[in-house]
Amino acid sequence: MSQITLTFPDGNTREVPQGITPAQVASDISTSLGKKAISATVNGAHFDLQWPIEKDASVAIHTMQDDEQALELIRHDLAHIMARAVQEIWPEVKVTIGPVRDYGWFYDFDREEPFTPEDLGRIEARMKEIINARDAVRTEVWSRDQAIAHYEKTGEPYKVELVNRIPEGEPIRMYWHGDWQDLCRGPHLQHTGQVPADAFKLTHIAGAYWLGDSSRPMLQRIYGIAFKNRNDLKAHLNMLEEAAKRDHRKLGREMGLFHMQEEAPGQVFWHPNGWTIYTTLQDYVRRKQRAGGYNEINTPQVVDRKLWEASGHWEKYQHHMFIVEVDESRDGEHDDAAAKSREHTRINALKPMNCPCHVQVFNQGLKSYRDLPLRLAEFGSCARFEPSGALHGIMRVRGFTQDDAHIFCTEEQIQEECARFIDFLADIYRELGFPEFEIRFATRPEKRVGTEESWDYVEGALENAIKATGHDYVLEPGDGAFYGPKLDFYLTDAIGRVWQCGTFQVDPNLPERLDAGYIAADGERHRPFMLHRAVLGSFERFIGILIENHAGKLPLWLAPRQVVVAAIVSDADDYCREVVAKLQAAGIRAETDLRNEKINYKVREHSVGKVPYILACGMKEVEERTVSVRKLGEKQTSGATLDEIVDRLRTEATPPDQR
RNA sequence: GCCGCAGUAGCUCAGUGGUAGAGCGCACCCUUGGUAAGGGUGAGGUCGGGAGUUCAAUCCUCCCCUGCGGCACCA
Repeated sequence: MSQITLTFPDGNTREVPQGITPAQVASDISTSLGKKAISATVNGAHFDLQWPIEKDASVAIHTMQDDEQALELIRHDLAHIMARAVQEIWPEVKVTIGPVRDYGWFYDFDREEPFTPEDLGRIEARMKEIINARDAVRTEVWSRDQAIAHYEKTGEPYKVELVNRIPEGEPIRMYWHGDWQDLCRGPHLQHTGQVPADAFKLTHIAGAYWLGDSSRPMLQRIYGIAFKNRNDLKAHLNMLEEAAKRDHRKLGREMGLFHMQEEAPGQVFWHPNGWTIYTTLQDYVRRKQRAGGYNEINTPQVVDRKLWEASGHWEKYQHHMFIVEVDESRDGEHDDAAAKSREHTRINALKPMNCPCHVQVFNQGLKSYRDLPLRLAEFGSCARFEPSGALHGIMRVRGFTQDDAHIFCTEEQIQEECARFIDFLADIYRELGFPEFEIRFATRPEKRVGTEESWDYVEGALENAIKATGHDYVLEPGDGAFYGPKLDFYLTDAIGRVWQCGTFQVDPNLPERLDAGYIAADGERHRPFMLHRAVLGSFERFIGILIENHAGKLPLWLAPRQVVVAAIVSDADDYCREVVAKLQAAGIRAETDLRNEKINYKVREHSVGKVPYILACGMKEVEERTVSVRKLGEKQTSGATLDEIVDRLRTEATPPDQR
């Protein structure tokens, strides 16, 4: 047998027989490492201790101290242990796939009966038994025929399909946990007892399509989370609780921001407090857009299908549109439905996007190259018939308003406009409290229109623009629209979640379809490019993100109720009114709380309601003409004179662009 | 849209084959209290909608609507 050379992280090398396993390597280094080893990294790949090493390689042995590998193995082993537990309890269940994901794993099963939450406890208990049995994990590489024959015999049709899908040349690995067997690419731990028995939890059950394909059967997916020890699990469960407290649906109710009801699914009824946030944010964006060279417009919401046919939406997007039929023969009268005649019925659609309407504005009057770039912005109210299962609070809705704009420009202007936009967006994200964002650059897809030269040019322009602004980007090859490449902007919130908000898309297609043109310097009519772009995306969704990002404690300038002036004794009522009048005169959203309640009660209620400042006034304040200031989230109060507090709040309540 | 779960007072939830309860909130009264819930009294519900089974349905069955968790979707 020939020798191979292994190189270790410290630079040492070792000559070993070809086909040696990482387990043997670890034991050769030291008995203790042999015992502690859980897996290895061999030439960059995560390796099972049982797999043979066939050629010269760099090798690092992992122990439970290596979080990344340890967690992957623990979670992956638990996926299999769970599948085994399920099949031991319900032998008729068919197994499919069970990958590691997020903070745990999931495994998809095919079973007639639905799993119930009570079943989860039963499965967990069986899993603990399997862990305590410390069953050895064993692996073999099988031939495709052997594997298929095996799974046909054991009645596992999904596994047969999986085996068939493994590319030629890749090993087909079989794993055993005790007597239970599964197809798996590995790696795994060496026995089930290496998995901590008290640091995992099955969290929920949900439906999931086989292979993610909505035309394939719906399977039952069981999710679990797992960590290295009980404390990490507890910490994660606490974090989930914290995240639940930030839920914008809950805070929206508690803060009196908005409600939704079943007569208008996916649409928001904004209450005074919520609408204050909305308009404050909109005013801010409007100022930014004006400063950024945009012209604000407004276009119709109910538009004849002819325009949607011309734009291509009727063909490609109709299922997502609200269609409105109007019998024009009615002429305002109450007519019998039977009187409706087809020739008098006009079919309209609520606009799902603003772009076709913006082209109509562009098309009015003859445009010169001197007019370009022309930046048309609209707070465009759109309606999309989103699938019922997609709706989620105010984050995913059927009626929403975009901070939309379309830039009409020449091909040569794309790069400059793109760079301008990235700076524009970065500025707004920073001012709104999201300094970190990521750019994803989606390039030409397989199915596309336009010449290769044109794609080359436009993609180059976007790439140069990103570089000019000094940002990094992630390339997403093939993810662009059929008509052009795009940039998507993902911001990171306070608890590390990422949200796609901004977008920038190059579109030569719609101007073509809707026959937009301008007269160039050569006196000829040319086609402009159209750049679709948004910063916030939709106000509804962005406000949802803001609420969750701040856990409801919005910065003062966005807070709907900025100050409550609370009387401690009713003899201070008049003074409280005077304080509120002064604050309001300074442009601050202030109100009194003169109710017959103790100050404790008022402080609690307004704290729960996320009011940024409570100014308490008793007879001491009346006599000294001061206020007692309590800032949200702080136990400590401080005194201030009337002038001081007005000044301080006015400064803090100034929107970031006006400071 | 698909799978599963849920819908009872404004909110959070308990409950029963014989038309319903709690806490908070709300109204009124007492209380004027110094920084996260003072006390009392009271009002408030066709138990999501429709059909069926039954002497009788909020409860059982079916259909629908909406919500929640995922999946799919997000030209």
